[in-house]
Amino acid sequence: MLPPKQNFSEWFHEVIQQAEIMDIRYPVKGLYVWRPFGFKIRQLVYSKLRELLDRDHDEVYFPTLIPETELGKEGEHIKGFEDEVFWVTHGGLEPLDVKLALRPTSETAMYPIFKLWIRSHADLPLKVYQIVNTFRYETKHTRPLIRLREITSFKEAHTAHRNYEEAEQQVREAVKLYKEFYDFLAVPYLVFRRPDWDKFPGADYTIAFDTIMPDGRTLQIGTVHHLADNFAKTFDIKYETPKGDHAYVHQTCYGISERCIAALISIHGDDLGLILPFEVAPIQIVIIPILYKGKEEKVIGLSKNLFERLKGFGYRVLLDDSDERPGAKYYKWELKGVPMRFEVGPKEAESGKVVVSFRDEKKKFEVDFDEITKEKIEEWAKNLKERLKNKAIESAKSKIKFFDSLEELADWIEKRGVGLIHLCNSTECGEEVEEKAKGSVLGRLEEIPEWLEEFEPKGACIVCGGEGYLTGVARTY
RNA sequence: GGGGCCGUAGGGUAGCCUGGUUAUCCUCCCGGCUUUGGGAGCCGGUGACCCGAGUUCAAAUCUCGGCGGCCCCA
Repeated sequence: MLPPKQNFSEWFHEVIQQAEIMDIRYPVKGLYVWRPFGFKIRQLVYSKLRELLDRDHDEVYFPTLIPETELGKEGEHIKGFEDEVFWVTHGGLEPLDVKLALRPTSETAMYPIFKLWIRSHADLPLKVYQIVNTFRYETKHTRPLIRLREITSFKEAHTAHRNYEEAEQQVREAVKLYKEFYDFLAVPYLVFRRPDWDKFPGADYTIAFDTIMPDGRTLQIGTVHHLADNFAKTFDIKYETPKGDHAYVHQTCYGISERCIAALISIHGDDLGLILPFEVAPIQIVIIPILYKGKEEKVIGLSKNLFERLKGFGYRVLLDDSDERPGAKYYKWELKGVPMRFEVGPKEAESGKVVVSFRDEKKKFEVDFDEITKEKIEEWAKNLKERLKNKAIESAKSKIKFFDSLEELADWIEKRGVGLIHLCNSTECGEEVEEKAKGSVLGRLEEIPEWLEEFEPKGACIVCGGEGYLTGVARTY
């Protein structure tokens, strides 16, 4: 039994363990173990991410350890990370001359090598990505998949371009890519331009994807940074132009971590456990035979036929002929989010029908064995995802509201979710909002999603009355 | 950054204050019987005092340190 999803924090903590996604008992704070079932979800989700990036990026691998001398080169960058870097200080018993950092992110590992790779304009654009672990010495409350000391699944892409505009074009491409990814997972998001005080250390600006968790707090599930030529100047990454002179490259980087899986679980799950979209479910279909004494043979026979048929279509299917009673099996596979369940009992064995049930709906219905075709299943899977998407959007909508009073805003973000306000660009006004509303300024809303009602993109700043832009405020993870 | 609480089988717990028998109960797990259309029942079984030091005739229990976890405030 899970706690109700209304107690979201408890629910999340329990569902991750009971659905066998992670083992949280590893004896180091902020590090957790991926269990086989959870790791399969991870593989399926990340193979989609790979598929999207492989369209025009190359996958690479850079080392985990970064010398202190490189990590410290970019002033803003190191200031942003220095209090949360893990250091390797010894080789065996010998202290190292130059300490080695466990990468908190890989800019300073990659860019000295980019300098060697990039010689001419013909080498540009350079677009690479890697999926690696990164380390941050988090001092706040750690949480599986959400706040980690070892991020195990950081997909980071890094690109280099000829000028600011071409890099900016890449930022737009990356945003498009991430939209496609989260649409695939049926996870709704808002896209913000982070305020200057909250951008990536060393970036020109940062675009971030936030989703709204069931308790109303937002979770940052993706970021896209325009680095301009800041790092290029630090690491001396120049190229020869067609005219023969030399210019610094302009760069971008963008990342997604296993927080995407935290979002997937949290947005779709219910009181009974996970609900997974068909494409990323480790088990897509479970067959439950209902065995009565003396009638087992026919039931097992039909179940096996069905199993082979579905296997033949290429699906991940499980025939659960274990010794438990049917009810116990229903609960077990519902907990694990299996999107489709087929039941075969003595009645079906006689009639040649199969009972079908979808994870997100309570009802059951019968279909003829012969009606279960690949096309039918694809259609069911598509409809299931559509329902998940609509439900998630309805929930997101109910958690977003516009305010022109700071008191009402504070009340809303404490109890419900994201408040939208008009806010100017000044740091003072932003700080006042954060203090009075007891939340974080997420930044200017880049665009209003098509599922959300229209809001005025511009208006008087809620604090100073100056020119303000539509801005999100929320409590964050 | 400041403060508080906690650590007993795989999970959840009683016992600790007031040191002393074979460490309680539920669940999970294993074996058997029986049962199977929404978490069945009966019988039997395996499995634990976080680590280290100290006090003591004797430590799950008291003291100190370490490691780990939870909560509140900034």
